[in-house]
Amino acid sequence: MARAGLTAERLTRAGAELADEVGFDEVTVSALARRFDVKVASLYSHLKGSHDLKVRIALFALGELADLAAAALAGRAGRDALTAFADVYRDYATEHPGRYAATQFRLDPETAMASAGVRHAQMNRALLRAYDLAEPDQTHAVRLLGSVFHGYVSLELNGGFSHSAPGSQESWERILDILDALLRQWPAASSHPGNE
Amino acid sequence: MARAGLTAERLTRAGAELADEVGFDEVTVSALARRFDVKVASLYSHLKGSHDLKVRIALFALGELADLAAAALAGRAGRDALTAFADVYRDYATEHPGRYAATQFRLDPETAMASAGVRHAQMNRALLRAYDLAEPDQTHAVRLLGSVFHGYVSLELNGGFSHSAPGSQESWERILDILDALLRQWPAASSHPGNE
DNA sequence: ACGCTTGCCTAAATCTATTAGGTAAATTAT
DNA sequence: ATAATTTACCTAATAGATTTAGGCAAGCGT
Repeated sequence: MARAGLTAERLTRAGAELADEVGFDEVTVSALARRFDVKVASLYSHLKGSHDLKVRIALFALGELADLAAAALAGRAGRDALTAFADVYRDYATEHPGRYAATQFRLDPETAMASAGVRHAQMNRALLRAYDLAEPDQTHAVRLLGSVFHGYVSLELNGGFSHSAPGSQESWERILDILDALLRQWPAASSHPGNE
Repeated sequence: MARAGLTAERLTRAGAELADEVGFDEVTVSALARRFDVKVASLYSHLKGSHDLKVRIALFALGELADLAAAALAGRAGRDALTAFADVYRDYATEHPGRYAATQFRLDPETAMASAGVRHAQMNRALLRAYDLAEPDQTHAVRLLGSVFHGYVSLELNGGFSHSAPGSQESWERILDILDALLRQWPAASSHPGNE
């Protein structure tokens, strides 16, 4: 009986593809076994179980996305870097919805720290270097950018902007435009958060 | 044999509580039946099944959140309305993580149109009335606000901002500050999206 | 060719989802 | 009040997913 040549890596990769096809929540050890024409129990030699599989897919997607972002960032700065970076996220989510969903899978703190999540954070900082923001505003800006990118992509993926004009692409470009302007002219902190 | 007094409404409400305790993904018809000390099959008189249950929880949470937002918006305008509205989302997500996750459950278009999702959209528009933005910028602004609110809350919920200074509350306040300023001084569209 | 590791197997237990059909409780009609 | 009807909850059964235990043979090193 010929062997299928399973490894944790191949299973993870196939799991990511499966996620893009049927959705991350629908990724199942059984479906993966079916895809390799192998009995379910065989996967347990390579994976600890269903949760382990999802964690692996999440880490894989996080790493892949970080690689793409790093490549997009190389040799760019300022507004150019901002849009390239943002587009990586949006394009990735569009082309690989299941993997993008996987990047949001909740990891326990140690796993998260060992993941490519830290690379993402570093790139966010690098992005902002051109805009010359001091702490703590730099951190605020990192969080704002992360929120906009993730929030927009996530809402778009759930169909939020699909049934109304103007088109989503137009809003996306305009929003990046505005973020760039905002970062260039970052407002000073108002000591009176109330009205003035 | 005494009856448990099940109704779709009570099941939905209990499902929402269950979601807050164990996570929306872990909400299961079986767990719900256990909670009512009733056999699983009994729930099928009130619910069409697992998917139906999740849709109901999603609609319930969407409605509840819209009610809270409407109450927060009443009698406020401008920056005051902005922060009140934003805080409703963030507080809801913090206090009811399972329900908040439910609000992101993908609904088919007809269901979505019949849901409180449209109320959310209307309130977003109402929020912006004080800032006097013309179309299509008003739509862009609605989408930006939605992205920031959802993105921030979502990242915060997944532990994104928990292990670094400054605290999340500080960033949140600062970001709302900045959004208010941005809406007051909404930049004109640049006809040359490139560099200048 | 030899044994050893291990990849994939069968078998079995447990859980969730769902359907079909039954019984008793609640409701309505007489 | 009692009969008729509706319906809330039940038992039973099927099917798929998860996971563990233990077996056999393929492919490795010697």
